[in-house]
This record gives sequence, structure tokens and C-alpha cells, in this order.
Amino acid sequence: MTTRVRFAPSPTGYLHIGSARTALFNYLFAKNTGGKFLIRVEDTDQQRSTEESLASILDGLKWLGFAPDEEIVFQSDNADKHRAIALKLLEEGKAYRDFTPKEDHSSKNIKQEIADKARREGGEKDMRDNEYRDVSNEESDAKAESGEPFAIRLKVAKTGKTSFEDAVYGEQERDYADIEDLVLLRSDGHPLYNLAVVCDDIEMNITHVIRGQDHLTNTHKQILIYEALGKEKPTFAHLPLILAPGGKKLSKRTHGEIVSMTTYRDAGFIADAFRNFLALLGWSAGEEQEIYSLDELVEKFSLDRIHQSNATFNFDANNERRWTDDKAIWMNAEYIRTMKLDELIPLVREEMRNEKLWREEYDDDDKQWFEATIDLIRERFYTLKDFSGQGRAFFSEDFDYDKKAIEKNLKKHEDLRQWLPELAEKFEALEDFSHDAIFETVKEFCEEKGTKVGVVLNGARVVLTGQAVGPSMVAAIEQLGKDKTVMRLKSQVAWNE
RNA sequence: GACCGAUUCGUCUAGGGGUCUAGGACACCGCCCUUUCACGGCGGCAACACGGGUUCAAAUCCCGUAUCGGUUACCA
Repeated sequence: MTTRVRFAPSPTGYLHIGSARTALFNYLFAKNTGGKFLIRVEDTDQQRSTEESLASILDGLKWLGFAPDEEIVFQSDNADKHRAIALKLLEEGKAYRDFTPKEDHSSKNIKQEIADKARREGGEKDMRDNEYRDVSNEESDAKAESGEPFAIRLKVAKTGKTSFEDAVYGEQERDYADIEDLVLLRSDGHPLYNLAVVCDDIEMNITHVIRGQDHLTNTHKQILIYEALGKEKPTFAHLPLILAPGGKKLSKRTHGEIVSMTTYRDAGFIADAFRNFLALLGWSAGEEQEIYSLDELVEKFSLDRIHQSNATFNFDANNERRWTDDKAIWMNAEYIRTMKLDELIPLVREEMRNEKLWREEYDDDDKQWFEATIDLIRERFYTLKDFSGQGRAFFSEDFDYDKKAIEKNLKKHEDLRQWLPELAEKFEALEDFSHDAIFETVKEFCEEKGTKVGVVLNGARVVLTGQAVGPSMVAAIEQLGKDKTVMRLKSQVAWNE
């Protein structure tokens, strides 16, 4: 039997980092087992579902490279089927009409309200105390015919328990006494989540349900539906959650854009790097290797190596350098400096196009120079943004000077104000502007002035690139070329910043 | 509150009775390298939540406690 898994986002926000990880694990599992990876959009909550949200989620999935193997299913298209199934269950006596008027919740603190109510009721509450549970069919039919609105609830047996073997968490049991008679169909005829999920998973022939641990206890309710329907249940695999620092829930409301996938794409992350990082949040191959290509991840992935404890996604909103997880940033840098140059170039090209730094010559006459330059400067970069930011001076005269660099490497050595233009003259006289010649020139110049090479080189770095850090300065000068080097060394712009 | 789950360095994690004076990665710190910097190399700091068992032996098994998380909707 081929495995079939689905990623089932509800389009009520952008693609959350935790959802992205769920999508990744589904994808890896499908490919590892030679199965199908499907996408089902759970848009039954009409109130909260939006087009933008859907577009953003699909965008994020596309960026990460998770293309579905079959057409995307929209859950709302199946509402009629879900309704029919609920009615069938009612007919069979496995569900009943509940004429209790709908309770209204003030929209803001629903979670809190429910928790408070549950606390008040304590463990005393009898889950089978619904007064309509055992009314006769005749009475129920009559009320329905008279037009009284009703919801349809599943009739959960009084004693017994459900159980299933979770592929991650192991044997799971829950007493019927702890499960309420869940609502299948709302009084307005709208099918609810647990029903819709089960029906669609059956319809789509899903063999493995891989989803967040927040669904673990609700799984028992779904099993009850599978049983009422007389259908075989799939294998369940629940994933540990991804938390914010301090072990709190990672949410848009409190943490903002940091939880959105598109933030990372827009911040210059490489999809492969981020996917690699995500894979290691809640799963590991049990070896010391940490950098994995997609193919390697697919090959090594298995459900039994998924962790059972939640992971913290580490970041500090008050620290610009630590705006997101250190390890994610490191991994991105690692990919930038070690990936194949011809895989990196297209990504840099796109970034430069967006920043209006791209020139057609880079793909033509200046191709060699461009590639050599990228190869040189990638060494210290963390994101794709750095190519248009810190690396800007290599492609444009319009670049910024880092204030700290000016203070530390330029203004602290007032002599450089004269020396740098003097050095420019020496360079100008150079016929052969090669690495060795440049270095010899600098060295002689420093001996003449009785200063350390570092002082001149660091000062030159600021004037030439606007930065305090970068690749080997001599190599950078060679790459920049004689004209630009001479011009910038003579310029007083940086001094006036 | 009830039910469910988890708990190894600051973070991600290895480990599943002896090989653990607990390994790796990120971050941090130091040294070296580059006659220069946030590369690289080497090294350092740093953890088995707590208490009881079981056992010749427990980070690993069992029980309790604590803490954290999840669920408890006519949301998904």
C-alpha cells in the first residue's frame, strides 16, 4: 500500500513556522516511503478564512519546495458530504439531535472562558448529561419538524475507552467518561472540524496523519467517528510543538512576524538552509551530522526518531542581531559559503534585481568578475540581503558607511586622512594591479610610514567598502579594481560622515 | 479543576541499565592563523528537574512531587 499523507492548513493566517515544520515532516515521510504528499485546505471556518492567508501559505510552501502530488483539496467543497454523513449517523442512532440553544462566547477570550468554565465544573461533570441524548425518536423528530434548531452530537458510549498507538507518543488511551458528546453538525448545518477531518481523510485515503501534538487528545474523538462510521483508522503521528523562549506559545499576536515563513524568505534566507534548520527541530538522525541536503533528509527521515518533547525556537526581540534563532542564522551562513556557486548566483541575482543593483553585464561580459566577486564576499555573509547591504560597495558607488567602522578604524588614526590618498597615488602608478603587487605596495608604504599594515588595511576597508569586516582586504582591492580603489582612497566622503 | 503529554548544557540535541569523570552543534570566552576584521583551526565554560524505589550497577526502568505544555467550542 502506498502511503498517503496530507498537510492541512487552515487559511486563517500566514504559514506559521510550526506548520511549516509539520508540512516538512509530512513531505519527508511521503518521499521516504515512496508515497504521496497532499495538501488540503481546511477552510470550513468561513468567518476567519481569507484569500490572502491562503496565498501566503501557498507561497511559503512553494518557497520551501513542497509541491503537492495531487490537486489541492478544499474542505469547504465537501460540506454536503459531511452533512450527509452526520445525518446518516443520526439515522443509525449513533448521533442525536441536541436542541439546547447555542451558547454565545464573547469573541475575544474564548480560550480563557472555556478553561474557566471547565475549572468551575471540575472533574465532576458528567459528559453524558445532555437532556436530549435519550429522548425518543418520535419526540426528537417532532421537535425537528416543528422547526426548532438543533445541533447533531455524536452519542459516545457511557463506559469504555478509546485507544490507539501513536507513532511518536506510543500507546494512548482515553476513557469515554472524559470525552463529551461532540458536535458533528452545527445548528446552522455547518459541519465541524472533527467530522470534516475524518470524512476527508477517509475520502482521500490518507494512511498516516502527521500533525501537531495539540491534536493528540482530540484524536480520541476522531477515532470515535471512525468507529461509528465503521472505517479503519489511519496511523497517527503527533509532533512536538515549537515554543517561544520561556516555553510559551509561539503566536503571531505576541511574537509578530518572526513566526511567519515569508519573513525568512524576505530576510534573505536560503530555502534549503531553513528547511535543514526546521528538520532538526523535533527530529534528529541520531548522528553528529547537521547539514543535510533535501535528498539526505528524505533518505534518513523516520517517524520513530521524532522527539516527544517540545522545542524552543530561540530569539530575542530586543536584540537586533538575535532577531531570530542563532542556529538558523548560522546555518544560513553555512549554506551561503559552502553551496555550489552556480546555485547561489541565481539567488543573489534575484536579490540584486530587487535592490536595483543588477546589471545585465554580470551575466555577460562581466560574468567572470561577478562570480569571482560573489565567491570572495560570500565568506562572511549571513543572508542574501548582505550581498546588497554589506556587499553593496562592490556593485555601486552609492553605499553606506558603517559608523562604528569609521570611528574605530578611520578616525582613531588621523594620519590616514593623508596616507590613504598617498597610497592611492602609489596604486595609480602600478602597471600590474595584481594581488602580490598590491600587497607589496601596501607593505612598503607601511614601512615608509612606520605603521602597522593592519592600520592601513582596516582604514582602507572602511573607505573602500564602508564596512569594518569583509574578506581578505588585498583580494578585495584586486577585485574592486584600480580605478575604483584609487578614487575611493582619495575621497574624503567617509571622513565627513 | 479534570484528562493527556513532556522534563539532558542558555538554545537545538546524542544517549534507552555498565563503554557517561554525559558526546556534538549554535551562542559565549580564550589562544593560534591571516603583517588587517564577524572566515578557519585549537581549546574553555556549561546539563541528566527533585525525592523515593528496583538493581551488583540508573541520565537510562518504576512510583511520587514539582515545573512546563496540550486538550477541555455549535474554532481549526
